[in-house]
Parts: sequence; C-alpha cells; structure tokens
Amino acid sequence: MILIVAEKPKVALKIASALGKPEKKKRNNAPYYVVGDIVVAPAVGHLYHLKNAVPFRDYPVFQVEWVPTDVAYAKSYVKNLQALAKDADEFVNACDYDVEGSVIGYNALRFACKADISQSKRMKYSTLTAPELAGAFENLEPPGVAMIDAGLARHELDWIWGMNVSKALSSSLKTAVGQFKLLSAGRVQTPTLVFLDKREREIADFIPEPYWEVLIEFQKDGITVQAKYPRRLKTEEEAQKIYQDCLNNRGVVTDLDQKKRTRAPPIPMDLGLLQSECWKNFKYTPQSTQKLAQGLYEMGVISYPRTASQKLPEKLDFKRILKGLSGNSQYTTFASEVMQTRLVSTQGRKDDPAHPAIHPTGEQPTKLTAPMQKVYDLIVKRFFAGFADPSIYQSTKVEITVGEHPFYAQGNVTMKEGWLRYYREYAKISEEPLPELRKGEELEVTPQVLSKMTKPPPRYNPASAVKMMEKLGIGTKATRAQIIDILYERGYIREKQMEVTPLGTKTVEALTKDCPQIVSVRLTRHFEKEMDEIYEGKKDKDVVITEAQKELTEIFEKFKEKEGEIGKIIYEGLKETLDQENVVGTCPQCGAKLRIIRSRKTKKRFVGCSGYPTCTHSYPLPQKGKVAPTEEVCQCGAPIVKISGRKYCLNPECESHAQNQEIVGVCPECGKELKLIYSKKTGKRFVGCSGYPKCTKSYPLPQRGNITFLNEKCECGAPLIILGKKKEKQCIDPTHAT
DNA sequence: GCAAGGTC
Repeated sequence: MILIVAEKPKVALKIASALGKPEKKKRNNAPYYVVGDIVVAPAVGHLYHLKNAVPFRDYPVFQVEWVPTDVAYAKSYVKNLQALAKDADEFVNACDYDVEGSVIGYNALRFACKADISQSKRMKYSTLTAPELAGAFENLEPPGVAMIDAGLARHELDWIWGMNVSKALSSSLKTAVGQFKLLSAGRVQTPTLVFLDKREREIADFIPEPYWEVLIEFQKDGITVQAKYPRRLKTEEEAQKIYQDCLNNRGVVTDLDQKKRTRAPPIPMDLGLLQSECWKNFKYTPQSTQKLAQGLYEMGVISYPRTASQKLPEKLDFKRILKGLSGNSQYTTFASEVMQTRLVSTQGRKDDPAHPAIHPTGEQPTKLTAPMQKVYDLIVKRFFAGFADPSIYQSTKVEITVGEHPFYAQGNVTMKEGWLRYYREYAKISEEPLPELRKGEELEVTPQVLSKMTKPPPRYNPASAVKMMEKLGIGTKATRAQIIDILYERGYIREKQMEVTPLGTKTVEALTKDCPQIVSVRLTRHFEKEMDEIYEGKKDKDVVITEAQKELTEIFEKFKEKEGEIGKIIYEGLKETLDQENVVGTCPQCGAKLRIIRSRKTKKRFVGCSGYPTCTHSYPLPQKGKVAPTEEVCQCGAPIVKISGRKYCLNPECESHAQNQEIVGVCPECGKELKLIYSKKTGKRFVGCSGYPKCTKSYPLPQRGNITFLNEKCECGAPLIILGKKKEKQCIDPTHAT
C-alpha cells in the first residue's frame, strides 16, 4: 500500500479524487481516502512542534527537540497516520511544496509513520487541479532534503533566537527589580514593534504648524458649494488679504471641466484584503476577521480563507455558485442579474498556488452569528461586484475666480451604477453633486478663512499594521494578525489606534541600544541568506545552526554583563505604563496616587490609594465597563473618571449622583418624573420612574451611542428619543413597534 | 512563562 500524506483534509480529498474514485473513511474524526492500493491521509498543519530539551532556567539554551502538538484534534490525526503506516510499504510527502509543507510532511513521515525518509517520495505540484495532481503522482521526486533542512533551520533559528532573547529580557527585569513580567522578542514581532515605535516617535517629535485656508461659499439650485483656494497659506496676513479681496466681490466661473470617469470593479479578496475591508467597514480586527472567516469556511459557505490569491479561476463554476446564492432570498435578485453577465470576474495581481481568492461556495448558511453574517454578506457582495460593469460617473471640476484669486470645487455624480449596485455600502464612495454652472456665469460668494494646524502622521491600526508587515515581507498571511495580538498581550502596544506603550518603547530601546546585534539588520539578513543557501543545497543546516549558536552565545555573554542596566530601562517603561493605565487621580486624604486595583481574593476591582497600608482610602467601582481617568476633580474632592464613556464621580455618596439623574419625561403609569439612571451595580443606563419603589416602571436603553431625549411623548405615553446620528424619532418602549 | 509557522 502507498500512503500519501497531505497537509490538510481538503487537499487530501483533492489528491485522492485526482487519482481515482476515492472511498472516504474516518478514524476518530480524522478522515482518509482509499483509492485502490493508495491511501491519502491528511495532517492538520504542523503535528509536531519544538520544545526545549532541557529545563529552561538560564539562557541561552540551544538543545531543542520535536514533540507532538498537544491539541486534541491533532492527536487523532497522528493516530490515524500511525495506524495506516502499519500497512504501508511506500510513503509520499504530498504537503504544500514549500519549506513549511516540507517540514509538516517530513515530521509526519518520520515520527508518526516511522518511515525511512531516504526511501520516501515527494509529490511536487503548484496547483490543486486534477491533471497536475495526477501528473505529480506519476512523477514522484526524491524526498527533497534541502527544502526540509531549510524548514527545520527556520524553526530552530526562530526558536533559539526568540526564546533566548525573550528569556533574557524577562530575566533582566527580574535581576534589576526582582519583579517578573513576561516579555518577548522574535524575528517577526520585534521588527513589527520597531516600526510601530518609529511612528510613535514621529508623532512625539511632530511640531504642529499653523496654516490658513481660504474658502468661498455659494448657493445655487438649493446646493451649497464650497470652493477652495488651491494653496495652504503660511501666514494669517496672506489669508486675510485674499479674504479682503473677495469680500464684496463677485465670483466668475472661469473654467469648467467635465469628464466621464470610471471606477473599475473591485478585485477578489485574499486574506489581507478581507481583513482590511472588515476593519474599514465593521472595525473588526484582522484576528477576529480571520476567526470569523475560518468559521464560515468550516460551515462550508465560503472558500478557504488563508489564501494569498486575488484571482478567481473560470473553472470555479460560477453558475453553480450563483444558483446556490439565489436560493437565499436576500441575494436572489443580485444573483440572477449577475448570472446574465459573461461571468468573467476581475482579477488581482497576487496569486496563490493552492487556493483561489475568497468567495462564497453557494451553500446556504444556517444560523450565522451577527458578526459572521456581516463578513459573509461582504464576501458575497464583493463576489457579485467582481462580475459587474465599471461604475461610470461624471466628474466636474470648476474654477471660480474672485478678483484675481482662483478657487476650485469638484463634484462627482454617478451616471451608471455598475458594480456599485452590489458593493456600494462597503465601498464608501462619497458623492457630492455640483449645481449646473456655465462658463462666464457670475456668482454671489461669501469668503471664509479657516485657521488650521498641520497634523502628525496617523497611528497604525491593526489592519494597517498587518498591511505594513505584508509590505515589509515579515510574517505570513496566517500569522500576522496573531503577532499583532501578541504585542497587545505583552503590553507593548495599546488601543485600536495603536499606541506604543512606554514598556514597548523601552524594550525596543534596550534591544537597539544595549545589544544592537540582536535586532541588527545584519544578523537577520545573515540568517536569511544562510537559510536560502540551505534551500539551494549550498550549505549544511547543522553548520548554519552551530554558527548561529556561536554568535548568539557571544551576544548573550555581553547581554548578561549589562543585564541590570537593561532591566532598569525596561522597568522604567513598565512602571510608567502601569501608572498611565491604572492611575485615576489623587487621593483627597493623603495626596498619593489612586489606582485601579483588582482584589486577589474576590477578583473584583476597586480604586485604592497607593499609600496603602498607611492610607486606606478607597472607592468602589462598577465591575463592568472601561475606566479611564479624566484629570477632573469633583466638588466633593473625589476624582472624576470616565466609565464606558460617561463621566462619573468616584465617591458613591456624592450629591452629583443624584443630580446626574436627568429628567426625561413623565411616567405613563403614575405621572411622576421619568429619569435617566445609571445603575450603581452594573454601571448600565436605563430610564426609571422617580416614584420607585412604589412605581417600578422602567425602560431599557442601548448601552452605546448618544441618546437625545425629545420633549415629546409617543401615543403610548412613553418618551420619544433619537438614537445616535439617526434621523427618525423612536419610542423608548422596545415592545412598542414604530 | 518565552517564537513563528501550519491547521481546525
């Protein structure tokens, strides 16, 4: 029997189908496929990972070993391979033809199958089409030692570099101040932190400069138009001069440029594009988008999400997919419209040998969670849009001259919707019409001077950081989002608009200043080059690793000498970070800092004085909601904090809490005042009757967004409100429709 | 405890 090991279940099925009519079997949830004398069985990614071969008390440790992955589902796949290997007399590594795939198959064969690698074969394919897979099986290659070794070296170098530097950082802190804090560094996370920190310094060093803009405003056909003077002005005098010239002067339309322009339909999405679209539209982090997409994939409603491809091959059978989608009443119209087209999708530049771009499969989803539904809807509509015509719009540029000063305005009006019909809600294209104007027309204009300041470069957010990593070529499509999460976990960065914390900054500083070799471009480039040379068969893996160990040994010797100093630098950062995060004000009794503390016993949080135990002043806190300092102090002396965006005096006996209960209407049941109340227990808001506890009338409220209470009553007697930026009034009673 | 890379 020939045992073929694939990287994942879906690929095992494809290989088996290319070789004949497979019979699907299962062993403890692990599938495998039998085609005559051939068995195709999958791994699930890496089934083995590295571990220190000796206890990790002191760095550096260089002895590592491969051990089975401890995830339950991976174990059943290993057992499956072990069982199948007993009857096998030939072994084929059919994992993805790259360094990671080589390692996955190599470890599966040597550890699970106990195969003789030198006798094993490698299947080489770059797409998953049946003819190519069948051809690859006919032309099996030798095991591919160079590629395997390059992969093994990648694992080992990343490990001995990352683990030991991480350990060194944590130890330095422990040595300096005796405190333990988990710190880490790695080939991918450290360069990522470095570029985030660079931005942080650009922002800190940025000196805002004032500038002035001049606008003119006019009205025609009920449209108000603003036209801009084309230059920013460095001085107020210049701006004022133009303003004065425009006062009491009429504007003349001196140029009118109308052009038809097209917006091409969007390209199919790889994982990176899906992540940035979901950030743009829903503010989902790349990591949560990845998890939601994985969920949709496991339900069978979208294709494989960890793809780098932005192409949809024609042989995908778009008809079948569209037919499936039309079964969903939401998409029936769109799907049948798209069905009428030539069914040729747009194509992006990037390609992936193993998978097409992300697309719906046409299977009907059942019971999607709200976030899954959003991601699914975006994927489906993007899919439709790829087949549609370009959107055509008329772009009008107008030059209006006032005296001798030119001003410009632009308006876009869509003439042919094209793909926007399907994807408008996610494309976020703004349209501003201009009124009818003709050359030479005179206009009554009002000038205006705006005083502005130049702005620092924006912070990265998780989506733009993933994009930057992609651009710099660090990490992989499957891991970038996870690595961003690690930086958050370590406390190196915080907030969605990523801010590098003092801890992050000081860690970078310690690494770059005190042991520049560790983060030097030279060292990482050197490792990379050597891995390429292993791949090309020019260098021996063991020689490379021995060299790396030697180099790291020297670096760590120097690091140890400076350990105390480095630890102190990092401690400064840690201390400042904790202070910023937990200090909510000053103690009115002793003047020391008040901090948010979580009780070890009850796990509940409260505000306590850092002068403890000398000063025992403390305040209770609601257990939910984000607490942020405000710098403000209440009349009663206690600090005011923001809890879930609402200002709140920490002192529970303070009168401000009573005053905080805004009157919002009249109780339809007892006629007393209805008040907006924030629960002392949960911090949540609701509307309650001031006749409480006699009258228990109350209405729930959404916990997020602005609520405007109107001085109006619904016909049911409850007050009317407006939620957020909406325009319609609505009744506060949720059971009351309309 | 500590990486980065696959995968469900």
